[in-house]
Amino acid sequence: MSDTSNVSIWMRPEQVQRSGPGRRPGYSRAQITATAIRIADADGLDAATMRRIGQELGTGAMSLYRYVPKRDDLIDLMVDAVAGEIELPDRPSGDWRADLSLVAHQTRTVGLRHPWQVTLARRPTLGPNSLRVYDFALSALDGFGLHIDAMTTLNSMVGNYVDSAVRDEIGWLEQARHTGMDRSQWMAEYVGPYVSQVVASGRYPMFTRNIREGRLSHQQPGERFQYGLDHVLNAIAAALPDPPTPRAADAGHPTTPGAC
Amino acid sequence: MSDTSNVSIWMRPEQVQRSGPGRRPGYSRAQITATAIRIADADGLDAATMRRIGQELGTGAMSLYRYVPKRDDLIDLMVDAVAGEIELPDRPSGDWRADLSLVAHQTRTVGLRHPWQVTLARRPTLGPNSLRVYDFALSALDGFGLHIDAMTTLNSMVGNYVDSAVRDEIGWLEQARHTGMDRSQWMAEYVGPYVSQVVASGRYPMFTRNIREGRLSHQQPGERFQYGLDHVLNAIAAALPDPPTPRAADAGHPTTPGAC
DNA sequence: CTCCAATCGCGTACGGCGTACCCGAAATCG
DNA sequence: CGATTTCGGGTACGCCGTACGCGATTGGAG
Repeated sequence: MSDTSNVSIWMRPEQVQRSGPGRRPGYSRAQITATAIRIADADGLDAATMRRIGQELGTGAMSLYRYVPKRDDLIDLMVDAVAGEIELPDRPSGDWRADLSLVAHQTRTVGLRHPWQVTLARRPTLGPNSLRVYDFALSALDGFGLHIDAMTTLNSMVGNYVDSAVRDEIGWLEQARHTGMDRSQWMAEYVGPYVSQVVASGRYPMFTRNIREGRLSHQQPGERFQYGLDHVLNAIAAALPDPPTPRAADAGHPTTPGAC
Repeated sequence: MSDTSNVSIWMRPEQVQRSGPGRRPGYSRAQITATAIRIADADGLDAATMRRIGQELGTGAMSLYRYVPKRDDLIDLMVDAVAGEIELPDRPSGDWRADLSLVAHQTRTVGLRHPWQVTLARRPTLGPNSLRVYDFALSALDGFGLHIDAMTTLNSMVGNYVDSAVRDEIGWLEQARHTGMDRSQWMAEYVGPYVSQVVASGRYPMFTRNIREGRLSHQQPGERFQYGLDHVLNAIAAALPDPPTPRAADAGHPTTPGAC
């Protein structure tokens, strides 16, 4: 009866190792999750319907509900499974900049491998893999005497940047897959006339400068990502107290960063 | 024939002021958009179905398709309409910190008024209202001699923060509406047992510190927002050259962002 | 071995969605 | 007054998530 409660999937672990009467389960959460991820990678999250997942497993849609309460819960499982692909050492190296950079690049790599992931309006995932990544990143900022709240805030700046950058990058990739245009083609042919009109209106001078002078959009995705990441890491550097800088992060001098 | 093309809604403006034969339109994009927003505010974006919107307008679902090509396009219109509620002066004041802070707080206010908005995996909106906000924010960072790419990057740090913070805040509000628990209750009763288990496992020391020592989650939402915003603005301050130089020719774009 | 109770596999069915198609109604112009 | 163009919207199709319930399978108790 408490079976239909609105409790997070992490509080209802799969009961493996049953004993007692009853037929043995023929599938598993891990198997279902993996199949769903494979489908979503290939054809998008919307294609990973219960019917389709069941079909690829050689069963029906409803069988899956023996393992997963709702489709949304399955998606939570998918997100955490993907977080499990992020490869990190057991503990941070001591070089916070290298460590956060590693997390950022790993997250980007994995994100690009599973494009559906960024389409989610995600509640914070409390699954084991997500927690591992979170803990690694936060540990990298430990030892500077910052309050835990400040560390969390700084760390989330990196996370927000990566999310946003990867979402952007995937947007272009999907645009390209749909229309066969790459970024510059798209700019020129697809929104080109509209953008020209906006520029010509003279009402949006900064937008116009971005179109005319911006070089960022003409660079390779990897360079673009690195450019923004450097800004964020520099910003964090400015907020850290000077003393135990493990590495010469080129310095803007900290003006009034949190003394928090 | 080009009517079914995959062109952005902004390139297919409503043809108001028709002349010639044929029945006169009985509705308008603005009317449909406003109705959809009202429904989404009250019952969530999923409730704003074509049938429901039609119903509230006293018509059928299919009539809407005379005004809007697809539901997704309608959502684009909704997003830009909401951006129109952001109240800004015509031009920045000259105090970049105050200006960006204003944009951030306005965006938060409007975001909280339309909670469905943050659930969107949004492609950049090119509608007139969104462009206006974008231009205002970017203008606030003008005049420091920064390259437009650097200004864009810094500005998006604020945008990313606001998005993330508002999404978080709304997450809690909806949780509260669904379960009747506020944030601390939810922590205690809903995920409490699970969190305790995670903490007790000893595998996630930073997560544990956050639970034990973190004060941020016990503060009011407004203070929490301000705390994070201050960090972001401090970070930007660190990236700006010290004296606000008057609007002058750009010295060109340094490759090392920290030197900006 | 027999039988019972628990568990799994999954077919059927329901209500809801976006929207393609199509035709009657209305409005203007020659 | 037709002819022509546009709007209104009913009907229908193919999807979706998932509630329900029943037969098949299984381990343990007698």
